[in-house]
Amino acid sequence: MSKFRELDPLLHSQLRLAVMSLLIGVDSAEFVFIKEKTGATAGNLSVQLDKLSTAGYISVVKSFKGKKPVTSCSITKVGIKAFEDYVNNLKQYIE
Amino acid sequence: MSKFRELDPLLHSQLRLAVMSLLIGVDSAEFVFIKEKTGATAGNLSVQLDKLSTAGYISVVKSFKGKKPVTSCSITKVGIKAFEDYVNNLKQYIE
DNA sequence: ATATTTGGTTTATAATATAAACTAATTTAT
DNA sequence: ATAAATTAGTTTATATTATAAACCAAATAT
Repeated sequence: MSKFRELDPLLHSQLRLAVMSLLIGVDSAEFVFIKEKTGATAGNLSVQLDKLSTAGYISVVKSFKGKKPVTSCSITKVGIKAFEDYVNNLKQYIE
Repeated sequence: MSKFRELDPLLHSQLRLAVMSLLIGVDSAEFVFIKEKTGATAGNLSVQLDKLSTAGYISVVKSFKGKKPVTSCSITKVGIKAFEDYVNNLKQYIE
């Protein structure tokens, strides 16, 4: 077994990984949906979405559904690449 | 996709995961070997080995090879189980 | 004899994760 | 109509974690 490859620290976090895992399977997902699926608190999720967004791994769009604000998230090309790389690197550790 | 399973925080750490990954494939490994394979600093490795040891995931035995001190580490049954559970849970995120 | 290397441990600091506290708007109840 | 509660989040303070720098003791090299 060769040297261990780096695991992108942005993805090597349970919550952020769960978010990316959710987003990679869908077109987009709303804040509330992600919150329920991951079991995260709103505050924590807000912070982690910001980090993913700042890194360019996801895009976050705020709009309204009727009168209610909705935050929609979707994974970007960069995010997909990062996720795939992370998974590949991770496999070195678990196979 | 159902609710995300917990990832054992003790294993969800790049360095500790690398250590466990190394140890699961061998009978035992020495501190210096692990240090080289993982690229960790001695201090960091020492701390992380302690944590794994305290959790009962590995056993650490200090002895001498000639006049030089040697720290030998091996994975325990509990450690193997924890590693396998971790990998299983992780797969939910990356497949 | 003293300087350096080896094999670590301890401790201080930097980074990270997380929840609590807060905001702003909306809906519901009185 | 107005107060109370809910919704949809953000900001900030704190707890936890990771990491490296500083340290120590013994052995080896100069």
